[in-house]
Amino acid sequence: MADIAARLGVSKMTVSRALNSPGSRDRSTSEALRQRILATCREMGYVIDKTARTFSSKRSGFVAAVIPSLNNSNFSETAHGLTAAVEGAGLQLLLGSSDYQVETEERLISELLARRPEGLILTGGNHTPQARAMLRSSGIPVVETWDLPAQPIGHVVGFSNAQATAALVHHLHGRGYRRIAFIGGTSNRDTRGADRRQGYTQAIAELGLPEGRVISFGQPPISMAQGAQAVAQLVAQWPDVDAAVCVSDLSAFGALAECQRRGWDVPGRIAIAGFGDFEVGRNCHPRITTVSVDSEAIGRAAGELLLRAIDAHHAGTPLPPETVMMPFRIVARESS
Amino acid sequence: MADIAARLGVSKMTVSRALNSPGSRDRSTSEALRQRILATCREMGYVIDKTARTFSSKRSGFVAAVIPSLNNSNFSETAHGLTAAVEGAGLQLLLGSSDYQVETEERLISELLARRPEGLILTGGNHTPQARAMLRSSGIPVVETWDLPAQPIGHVVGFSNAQATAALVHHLHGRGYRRIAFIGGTSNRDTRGADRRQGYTQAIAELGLPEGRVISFGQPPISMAQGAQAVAQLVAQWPDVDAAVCVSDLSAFGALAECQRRGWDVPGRIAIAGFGDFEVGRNCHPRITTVSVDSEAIGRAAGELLLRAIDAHHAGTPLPPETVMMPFRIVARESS
DNA sequence: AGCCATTTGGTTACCGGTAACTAGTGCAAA
DNA sequence: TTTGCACTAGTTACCGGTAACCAAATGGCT
Repeated sequence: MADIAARLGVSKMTVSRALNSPGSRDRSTSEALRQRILATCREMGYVIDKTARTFSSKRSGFVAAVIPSLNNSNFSETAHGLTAAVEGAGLQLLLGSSDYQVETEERLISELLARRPEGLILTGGNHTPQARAMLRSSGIPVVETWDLPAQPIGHVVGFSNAQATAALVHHLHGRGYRRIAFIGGTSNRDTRGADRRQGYTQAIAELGLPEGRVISFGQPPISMAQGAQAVAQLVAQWPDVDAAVCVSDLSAFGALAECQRRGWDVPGRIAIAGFGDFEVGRNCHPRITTVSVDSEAIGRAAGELLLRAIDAHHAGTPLPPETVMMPFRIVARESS
Repeated sequence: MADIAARLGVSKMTVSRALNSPGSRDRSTSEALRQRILATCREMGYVIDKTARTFSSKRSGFVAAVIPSLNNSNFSETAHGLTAAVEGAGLQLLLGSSDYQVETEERLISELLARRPEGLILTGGNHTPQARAMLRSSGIPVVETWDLPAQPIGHVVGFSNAQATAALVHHLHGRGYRRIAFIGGTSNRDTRGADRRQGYTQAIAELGLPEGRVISFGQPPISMAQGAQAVAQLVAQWPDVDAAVCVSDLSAFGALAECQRRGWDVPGRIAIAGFGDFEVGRNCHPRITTVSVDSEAIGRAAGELLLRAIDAHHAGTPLPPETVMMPFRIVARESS
């Protein structure tokens, strides 16, 4: 920058102003000079060093996000929505994936905080005490997504996974299914999956249907292949089962394909439902009944809320914690 | 950091040394003092400011990567492999997605370079001249992946999409299929998709099979739904078609589901093959014949190559451009 | 004890920008 | 003519670390 300034016989400060206008709180240079400066920058191949800017201005231009997995269309769509929301404000998204493990999340949060992001987006409400402590002491705005945490850290953009699954079970009941099972993973590592199982259990109890029909198979998040294997367990334990609610569309699709391999009619022999409205469930045959959530909208809403919180934070008037409820809807399709 | 130093009655420099060892080029402090310093940091909730470290040490601790889409398991697996490879060296992955557009990629590259990454990973060999210029003048090591660019910028970790698709066509020919069509997108926006089409065309010509059977439908990358719609066009134009090679497993799966909806036997009425070995193709019924590439291994290999290049770069002995060929293999399954 | 090598901790300057303040200039109103 | 305001550009200090150099202490050896 000093080179550019010297070349034009102006000060570094003037170049800095030209590069930052419009949009800086400081004044700008005259338009004519600004154009000359920009031209010289292009000519000399100069790209501003955001590290130095961050360092000096105390604003990193970063927003950090932690999602459980990159390779999951729900979360990658959320990341996409987040990117769209924050890039309008000139912020960049720094993304990390936790592999569904709170310990990995903690490590990730600590690394992300070292970059001094202006705000942080998390998935779910399950975090280590140490992670909570770091977030608190960092003082930056936090948004939790995809869930309604019992003890939110700050803001929330989500919905109740339990409620949504319960609604799905009620829907199946309305369609006449009575011996409804649940297929999910073996542990509570995926807390949203655990919430869904709990929503299932509760709905079954409310409806007075036969209880205990829960297949736990594989480390969450369970894959298509695990959904397929779970079918074998399911019919071995409860041969009279007439519907299976799966923890996600992926496992639901695996289960569906396994039924087809066995020559069973879906939904004739058994109905199948999933969660998340993945592309595969919309396009397979038969199409899968599911709970639809607008993943990208969650990202956009979380991004917009975070931007407001960051603005308020910088203005010295912290935004009181907000909870944005995202709608979900039961999408009845051919598999049930 | 000054606070920590003052609290213990030592200098900032000593704290800096304690935090950086082991692994810094500078010496460390005595182990006892180091433990006291680390304890005090934890106690006071201090997290080092990597921005300042970057600024001072001229090493950002970042590696940047541009992938076409987050929501594609091939690329997200590559990103996962990349993360695994670079985090061992204490580097963080800064990820951007270009939505399959070179203009977006150019913008992204410029933003990423402003963070002064130590190296950069790109997908494919198709970039704007301006992007190439920025990369050249940045001077950092670059690795292109998922392709064998005609004019590589630096290092390459990839394979020939054309060759792989040609091999798939030969495989189908060997299985007795003779009227083989190709289903892909309408433009060359997805250059790997275009290469695959070209590989198909070439193989068809080599084998003396009926030419011109190419369905172009939808903006690349084409989805499951577009693969399904393409089937209608396909049979309308060439009712005698006996096999369809699709640009990816996603469109192949869409096509498969559409055939099932029409009550056609796959592969009896028509065989279907895809590309990429996606989870859906491994688990649907019938399973889809495809070209398998180890996406995560591409990421790991690219990450490791980049690390070597970065080391060499810092040592002042730039690594001569390397090309790592990744293997692909034809996976014959039930759909053909 | 005296010497040197080695280890340990401190000092100073600086990385590349920007905030905050200062200074000069031109023009309109008094 | 003078005053005052609006605008533009410059000056200085500093953000939070680390590199490079320096000084003191330690300890093993003759």
